[in-house]
Amino acid sequence: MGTLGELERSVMDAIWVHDEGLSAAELRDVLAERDLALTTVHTVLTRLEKKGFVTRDRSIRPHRYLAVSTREDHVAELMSEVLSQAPDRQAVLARFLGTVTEADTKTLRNLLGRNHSTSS
Amino acid sequence: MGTLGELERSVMDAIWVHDEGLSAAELRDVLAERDLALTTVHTVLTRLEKKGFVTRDRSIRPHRYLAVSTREDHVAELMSEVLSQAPDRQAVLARFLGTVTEADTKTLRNLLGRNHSTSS
DNA sequence: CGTAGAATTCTACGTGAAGTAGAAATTGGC
DNA sequence: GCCAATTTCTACTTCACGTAGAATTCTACG
Repeated sequence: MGTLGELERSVMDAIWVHDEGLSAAELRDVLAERDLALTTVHTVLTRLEKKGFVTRDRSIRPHRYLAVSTREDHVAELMSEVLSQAPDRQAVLARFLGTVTEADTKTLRNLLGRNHSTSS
Repeated sequence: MGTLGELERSVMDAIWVHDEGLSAAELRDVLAERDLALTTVHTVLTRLEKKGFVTRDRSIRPHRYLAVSTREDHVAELMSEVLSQAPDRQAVLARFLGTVTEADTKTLRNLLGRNHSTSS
């Protein structure tokens, strides 16, 4: 479903670091290296909106574009999706821990240590 | 880099459950629902080989195609790749644990509990 | 109000990946 | 050497995405 192209990802990255949201023109400036036409930015934003990655505030004139979810939530969701691609989740998780850094396992240990209850 | 299309994924799934490897013709039979031409299967296999997902044994006549890595390794690697897409890994891992099942967290706790040492 | 300039939407083209497969070439056993 | 099986080459189609011009819609200002 929600797969991002190269430019789309760049745009999302820019939006993700600007919690207040930005206009298409501001986006174009942030992505100045690409030297994009403003309409190009608009097209990409429209597609990202359709894909559910951004919303726009249409009440103000230069529409402001905002991320629907944080990058962290997005990436975490992607990880879950990927995990579900294999039937043997345990095996995948074992391999996953093997590919990850020490810092990551430490983080996980901390997070897992601190809550044994069923959330939500 | 290594992205798979719908048919490509189906082929990989078939190959992954047949550790001994299979021939193009066998693949076509396994994917009978799709009613593919044999050449189509060949094309896909060639592309998967180029992408590094399968190897073929060219020493025997109907070449046999084998997965380069297990599905679990593949998926685990994908998860790591995805995780790296966000700068704040800790935040992602926290969210990730939130989206995952109880069984998964239990699995992780087990895996993490049993080895605190730095593995190669 | 009418209108110019800004902003948004519409339409479209180029490219590359992936699904699909026929035609051509190769190969191995008889 | 020849034929049938197998593999490789080539190609068409579709679709997503990058890209952007043209057309339309706003809105502030005179």
